[in-house]
Amino acid sequence: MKSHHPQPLSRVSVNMARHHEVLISLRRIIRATDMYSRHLSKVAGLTAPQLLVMQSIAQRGEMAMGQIADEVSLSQATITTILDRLEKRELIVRLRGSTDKRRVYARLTADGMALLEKAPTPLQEEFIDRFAELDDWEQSLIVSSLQRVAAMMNAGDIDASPVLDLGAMDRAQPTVELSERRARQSEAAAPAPPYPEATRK
Amino acid sequence: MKSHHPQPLSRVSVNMARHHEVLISLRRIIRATDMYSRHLSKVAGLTAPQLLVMQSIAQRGEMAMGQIADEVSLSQATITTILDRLEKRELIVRLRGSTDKRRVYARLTADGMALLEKAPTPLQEEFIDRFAELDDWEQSLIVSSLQRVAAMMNAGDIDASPVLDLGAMDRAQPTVELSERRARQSEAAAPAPPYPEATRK
DNA sequence: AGATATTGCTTTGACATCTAACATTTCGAA
DNA sequence: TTCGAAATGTTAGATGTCAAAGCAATATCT
Repeated sequence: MKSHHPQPLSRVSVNMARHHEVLISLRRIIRATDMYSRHLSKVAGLTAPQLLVMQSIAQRGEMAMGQIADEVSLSQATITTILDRLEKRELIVRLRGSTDKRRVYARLTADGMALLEKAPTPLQEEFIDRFAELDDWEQSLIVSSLQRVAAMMNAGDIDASPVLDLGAMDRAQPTVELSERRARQSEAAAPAPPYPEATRK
Repeated sequence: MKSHHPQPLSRVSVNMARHHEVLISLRRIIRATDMYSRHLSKVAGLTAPQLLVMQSIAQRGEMAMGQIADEVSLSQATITTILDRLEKRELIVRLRGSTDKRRVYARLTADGMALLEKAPTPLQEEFIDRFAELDDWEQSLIVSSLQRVAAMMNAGDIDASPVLDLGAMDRAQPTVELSERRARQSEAAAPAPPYPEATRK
């Protein structure tokens, strides 16, 4: 901000407007997300969180409740209810851990995989298209901003990056760390452990 | 796409990672928002949407369901259920329009105003503080990005600004148009029409 | 070993949300 | 004027969401 104009009086009101803008935008984004989820439900038979969860499971072949929760940023309780519905529709099965019987693993059924194949992305196609059309720097800017907001809202969860790192935008790395960093119990992050320990419930 | 580095092969994967990052960040933001709402509920007795709605009403003195819905970006049905709860707790009252009997206006009660006085902001204090500490240009960048994302997700709702307008960041205007633009029935946007037509239900 | 703490998941209870179907009212046109 | 279309709200039904309380199993400490 070159700010040749100190804006002596409007300072406060401008700031108010600023974070109010943030609030408004967030509300809209949340709403759009919700509405797209319902749209997905109509055309694909899966809501966004259901799709997210299934993709997560598909990626690893088999996952425990807690792992899924971490990966999709939802509480375990929520994962339970989502899986309840998916299980009822026989899109996934639950398997009780054999060595550690507290754990419950979820696995896709054939039906589940089939449905997942045909399902759209969990993010509006429209958004993806438009996003893809942006210049690299714009995309980076947006991603950085969102991460920044997420970090600022997540209180204690910040572990660095106190400033928007503009220089990073040219390094154009896939930036997977954020997701990885989330995997608390880690499990050594094996690409896709075929079939861990687990037996039919 | 200027991209000094063509990144011949990683192009696709980078893009995937990019919008996937968006998805992850959004999930986190949504979650943080939700969790803060619950926190609010504990400490202030009002959830975020309840607070939003009440502030909205307080600002104008009296508002119809539809107006509120537009202002806080929620469906009318949602407003109805939120107001049901607020009314049950006697924080607001509903008034039927006298000239147009289809309309229903909401007004704060003394209790409602009192509670609203003591309530925190609908956005995490922490977020606001940290946000306020950022440089002007950073704030603008974030606000612009969020608005951009919201616009890209809202499909048909775009009415211009096909490119992130960096130049705008220097003009530092309060930027209220977005909220205004939403007010479809407009009502001529009177600052605070004392007490429109409405009688006790 | 035995008691206690911790971990992993499910249940319960309360909100928030949306769409679709209704009920009322108002408005416009024939 | 009368009738159908449009506008405004509410109801019904389905998900999603989380915190807190429960349960069961494992880990840890003495």
